[in-house]
Amino acid sequence: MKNAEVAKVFQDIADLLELKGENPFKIRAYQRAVFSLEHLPQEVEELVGEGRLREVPGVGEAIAKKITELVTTGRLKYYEELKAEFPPGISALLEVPGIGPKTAMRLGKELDIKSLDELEAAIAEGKVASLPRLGEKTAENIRRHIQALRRKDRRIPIGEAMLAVDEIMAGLRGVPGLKNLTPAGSLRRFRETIGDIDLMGTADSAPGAIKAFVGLPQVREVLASGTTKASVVVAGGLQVDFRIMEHDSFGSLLQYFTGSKQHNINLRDRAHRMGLKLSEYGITDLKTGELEKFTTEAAFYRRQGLEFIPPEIREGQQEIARAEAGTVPELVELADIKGDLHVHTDWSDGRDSLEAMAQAAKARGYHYLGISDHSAGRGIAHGLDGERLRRQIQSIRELNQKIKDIHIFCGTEVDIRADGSLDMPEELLGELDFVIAAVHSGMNQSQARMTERIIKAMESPHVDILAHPTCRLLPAREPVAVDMEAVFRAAVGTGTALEINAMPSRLDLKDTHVYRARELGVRLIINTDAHSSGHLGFMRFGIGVARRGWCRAEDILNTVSRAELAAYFKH
DNA sequence: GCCGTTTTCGGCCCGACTGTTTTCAGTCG
Repeated sequence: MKNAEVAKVFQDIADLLELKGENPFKIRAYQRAVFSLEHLPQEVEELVGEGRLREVPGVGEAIAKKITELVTTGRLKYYEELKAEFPPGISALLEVPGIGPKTAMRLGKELDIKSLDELEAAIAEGKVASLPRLGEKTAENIRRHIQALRRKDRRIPIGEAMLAVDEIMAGLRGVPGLKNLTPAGSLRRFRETIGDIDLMGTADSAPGAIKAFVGLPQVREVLASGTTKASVVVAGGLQVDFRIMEHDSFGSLLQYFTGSKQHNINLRDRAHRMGLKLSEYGITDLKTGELEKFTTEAAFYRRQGLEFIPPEIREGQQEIARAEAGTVPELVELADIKGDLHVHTDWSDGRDSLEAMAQAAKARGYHYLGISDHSAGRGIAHGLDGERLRRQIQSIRELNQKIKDIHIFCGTEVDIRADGSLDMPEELLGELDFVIAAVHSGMNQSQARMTERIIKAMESPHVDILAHPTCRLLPAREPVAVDMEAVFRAAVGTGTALEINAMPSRLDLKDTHVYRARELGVRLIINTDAHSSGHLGFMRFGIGVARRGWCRAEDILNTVSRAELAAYFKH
């Protein structure tokens, strides 16, 4: 049973306990366990087998027993019995923003509502508005949220969110007295998808800044607007929360709204034991009641005896313990990257010429660039056969003579066929500086076949890099079925570098894979898969993924010098 | 239900906004 399936069951239990009006701390205990399961860098089945469940944070005696029962028998008696207590479908109501456990239970009990369709009908008949303590406005809000829920997925890829936030920030640039405008939340932590955008700032006059924000031309609907914060929906249905504070509290404000929720809970719990209370306003001494303010996050952490913790690893795992010990790793940065090794040109399906790509890479300060156009099997991408590839190699040699301060490596992105063989003859592969292998077809194979196929390709002496290992596309295509643990172990054996594909619609490997691969000693490389010179800028998304996987510069292959890279390709 | 620099029992993060109230419950992040 997969971690995600196990997590889903315990999330359901937490929801049902909430509907039941159980002790909120018990509910939180289940939610903590769900969070841990979702972020486990290993299969929960393995932990059960090794009897190591109790090492997982938030898993104690009772939950460990339930996980074991679920994983070994495929069922959980406690869960079945709990479900039987409620009308079916009622937990679906909790998905609607604005409906919490209390409201959901009342809708179920008093109006016999079991689905979103029934709820919509009840609103239309005026039944919801007539319930005590609800009313017209509440009913209308619920109706709107149901419609929004139907319209689109709740989360959007980080690439899109980044564009939207850039636009909004540009619109607020002229507001007088507004400073420190920064996106926080999951965007700042570089999660691969974003639910809503959190924007922070400080201002001489908070109400003035709020007024400017809700008046932006992008704003389609104002959900809430108070004296220090506002929530709006912009074009595309994306929700943006805006929070303003006085200048001298920016450190605590940014820290609080960057999250994650679990990181903040852990941090506040720890502070509480030190006799301190944390909030977006600063740190209050519980004895004296005195509030201390912080203009920077670093100072805010320092006051608690902690090293600065980069946003990307604030996920409630080991980061606070590491900050306490002063051993937070120095994470890889964009400036560490010396080149991009997965790049297409107009020789195959890219938009720009060889020289244009080389110039763009040089302008980014790269020391080297790897050209990797498709192999002939990618007919649709105008892949290169032997003759055209040899001509391209010649062109790259000539370009290297001409262009200064950057070196171009000749490579290819060769297809891995369904049987694991490569779509290019051995001797041709041998003429190249490096070889990237990738799956582009036959993606519905069984996990066993796909795993065997990929590992066979990695075992080829010519293959240096495995590109986008799971082939997923955000938000459309699910990853292929493949045993990643086996791929990681094979990669360590063959010395193949696994790609962190930085294209926002891929981000493949993803953060949790990167975390595990790094632990096992896999060599990783961040590439953009650029199909035009502008795409080279996707590198920052790949850096985000690598940082979320706790990677330092030395874990990433394309931070090394040109000479070291050439040596790596030869070995 | 979990967990330990106050603890094996008794705590468990903190504040803002809305709607329907008339002092607050519910929800959200």
